[in-house]
Amino acid sequence: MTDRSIGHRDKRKQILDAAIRVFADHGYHRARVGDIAEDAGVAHGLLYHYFASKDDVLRTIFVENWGELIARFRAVEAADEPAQEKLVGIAKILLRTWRNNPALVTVMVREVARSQELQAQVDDVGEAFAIIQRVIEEGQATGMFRRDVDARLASWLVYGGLEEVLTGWVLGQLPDGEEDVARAESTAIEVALRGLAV
Amino acid sequence: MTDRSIGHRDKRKQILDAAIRVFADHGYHRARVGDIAEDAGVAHGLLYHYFASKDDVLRTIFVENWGELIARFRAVEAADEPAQEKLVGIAKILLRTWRNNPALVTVMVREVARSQELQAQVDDVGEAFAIIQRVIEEGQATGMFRRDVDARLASWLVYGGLEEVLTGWVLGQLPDGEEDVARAESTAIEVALRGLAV
Amino acid sequence: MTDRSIGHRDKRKQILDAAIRVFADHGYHRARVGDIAEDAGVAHGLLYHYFASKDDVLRTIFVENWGELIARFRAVEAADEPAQEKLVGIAKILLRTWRNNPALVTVMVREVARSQELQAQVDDVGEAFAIIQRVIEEGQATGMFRRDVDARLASWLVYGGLEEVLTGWVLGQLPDGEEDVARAESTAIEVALRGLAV
Amino acid sequence: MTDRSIGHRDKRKQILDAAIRVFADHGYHRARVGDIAEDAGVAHGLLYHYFASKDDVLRTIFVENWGELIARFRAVEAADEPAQEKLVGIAKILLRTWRNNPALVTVMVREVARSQELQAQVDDVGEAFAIIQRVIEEGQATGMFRRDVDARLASWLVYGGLEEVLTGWVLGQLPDGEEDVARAESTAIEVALRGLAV
DNA sequence: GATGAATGAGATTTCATTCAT
DNA sequence: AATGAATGAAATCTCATTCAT
Repeated sequence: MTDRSIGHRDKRKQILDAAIRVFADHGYHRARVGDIAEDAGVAHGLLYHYFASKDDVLRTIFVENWGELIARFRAVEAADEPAQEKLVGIAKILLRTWRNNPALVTVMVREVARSQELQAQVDDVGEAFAIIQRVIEEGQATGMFRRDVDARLASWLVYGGLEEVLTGWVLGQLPDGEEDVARAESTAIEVALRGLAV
Repeated sequence: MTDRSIGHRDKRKQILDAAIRVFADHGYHRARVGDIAEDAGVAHGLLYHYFASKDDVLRTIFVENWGELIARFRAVEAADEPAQEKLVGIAKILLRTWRNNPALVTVMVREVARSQELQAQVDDVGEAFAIIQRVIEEGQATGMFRRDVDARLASWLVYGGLEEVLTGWVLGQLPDGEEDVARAESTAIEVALRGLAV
Repeated sequence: MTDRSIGHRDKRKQILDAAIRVFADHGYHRARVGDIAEDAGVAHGLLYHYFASKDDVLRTIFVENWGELIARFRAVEAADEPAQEKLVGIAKILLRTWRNNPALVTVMVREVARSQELQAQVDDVGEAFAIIQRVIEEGQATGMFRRDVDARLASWLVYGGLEEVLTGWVLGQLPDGEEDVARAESTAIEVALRGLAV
Repeated sequence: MTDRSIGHRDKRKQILDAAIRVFADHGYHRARVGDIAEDAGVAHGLLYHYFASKDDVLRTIFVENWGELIARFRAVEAADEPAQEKLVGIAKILLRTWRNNPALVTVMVREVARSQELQAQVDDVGEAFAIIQRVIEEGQATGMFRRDVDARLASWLVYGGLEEVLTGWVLGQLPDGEEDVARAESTAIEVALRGLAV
């Protein structure tokens, strides 16, 4: 029984993981349901047992993983730290996810973050920006960040800078060794903080 | 008369412009060749007179417009101005393209940035980053920008911040009125310059 | 029940048989994939489940049936009979195929004989001539056939004469009733044997 | 004026010759009107100035050249010679045309001789067989050929043997050097004559 | 749960033919 | 006569989804 119920989860997880890899490699539209099934080592019909459609697979990837990211963002936001530190924390979360699961980041960055439909469907997308924005506003309120900068816009600038670094790694255009990632992290954080600093 | 003044080459241009509109509206994959032809007011077969495939249309849009962007970047780089001013110039070129041709920016941001193959095919892509990088290095050499920042990485951060603002406009998530764009411009520039400043 | 007894492999066979009929009726190029599917009573997409392309269907028809023909030729060649009898056997196999499956012969004669590529792809084609050639050489060795005739060339003459009779039937230019076929058989054999006889 | 009218003929001839080459290389259906025009060095639109359609080009090739062949067959038939010699003459005409224009023979053999539609359209096709048949009947009447052979069927056998040799040359499967052709000629003739001889 | 044969809407692409110049 | 841009019918092929087993 337990065996069987674990089996369920297993196959579902296998499909999801395979989808992340395949979407990352070929892009959502070029990826075929058959490719995902093959990568997962299951018959393609099984995909429809766990998911309503190919689209639903992407949506699931997004919801399950973005939700986790947001949860960690929220934890940082709620922490009792100065705004600067919070921004550092958020940048670290974003960049380090890459090391854990590059394919996942690729999919999130390439397919989800730029898709109008998905963004419209899921409220969580804007939440990431909202958290960054609130942290910046907090910094402005406590006098650590300049007030003549629109916090909303700044959140997009900051997020964009970080995402582009991820993209550079995704595309293999920026070095992504252990040290490189660490250096990128501190550089990005410093530039951002100084840019916003009073 | 009108027909004659339109001339031959122009059908090609019509198709390309239509493709930009249609790709921007529906996305590359959902856009049908027939939609492009209809929007351009020609038979769909004509598209294959000028282009090898639907994919070739996207590639052409990319190459021709990115080439133009790079040319303008180069002009800024070559100008006799301090590095700071050059960075401002580049940011202005990038952001103002939105008001000039939102559909084009939408396609470039949404479709092209997503396609590894496309980027790999064209050397010009890297050139944009290279120019920004050189400008930053120039600023570091003249003592205007901090030297403890990796110029290559910084170029990605700067470009990413700017592109994300464009993305915000594309997705309708950031206000893009005349004033908003002007404000975004100065905010982005200030944040970037302060971030890099000594 | 009936469905079950038909089984899986049979759809492939149905498609192949339908293709033979449709190719025979309209010719390969005028035949549409949809026609084949309709004749086979399946959706056209299923054709691509079993075959890579329309062309692959023709190739398969060719390979599978030519292979069978060759097998029967080989059996005759291996038999313990005088060369004359073997040549008679081969002629009978070739000509009687018409009554067994006129559509197949039509396709083989009309489409396959026309396609250089197809013939080049399959070694078996040359094998038919090679067998006839060996039988003639055997006859020459045993003194039954004249030796001043090039066996290779003679094999082409013999095969050509027989194929042309088939073509006459295919084109409806030669009578192909039961008796006609029998008469053609003996005439062809006699002419060929006398032509080669010492 | 003469220049111009020669020009007319020239272009028409160029197109026809190009068509023969292209049809021979790729087969009628795979050959594109554009290929013919390119090979002829003219714009493809011009083809429609001289011919009603692609099909008409093939028909013209057939009519103009088959007519010539038939004329020569008739001359041989009308000559004051024994039937044997006439058959020899016909075989020579058929086989030697190859040396003069292999591409033409390829088209005639591959596209025309096996096409029901063309054969139906042009009465001349059957005429070749009819002449051979009459010559054989003549030989039977004069006692040179065996009478227990159906003359009609025999004409197909003879024609088929010769055509297959041509096919062998077309496909590059039989040697077609000067000497080879001469030898093939005598072999074919001998085999055929002996086959029919009393 | 699992499989993969079967479906069929839908999209791209080809290319013979037309026709304004 | 000559050109080649323009047309659009028609055909192949793809692939997400269904469903009997």
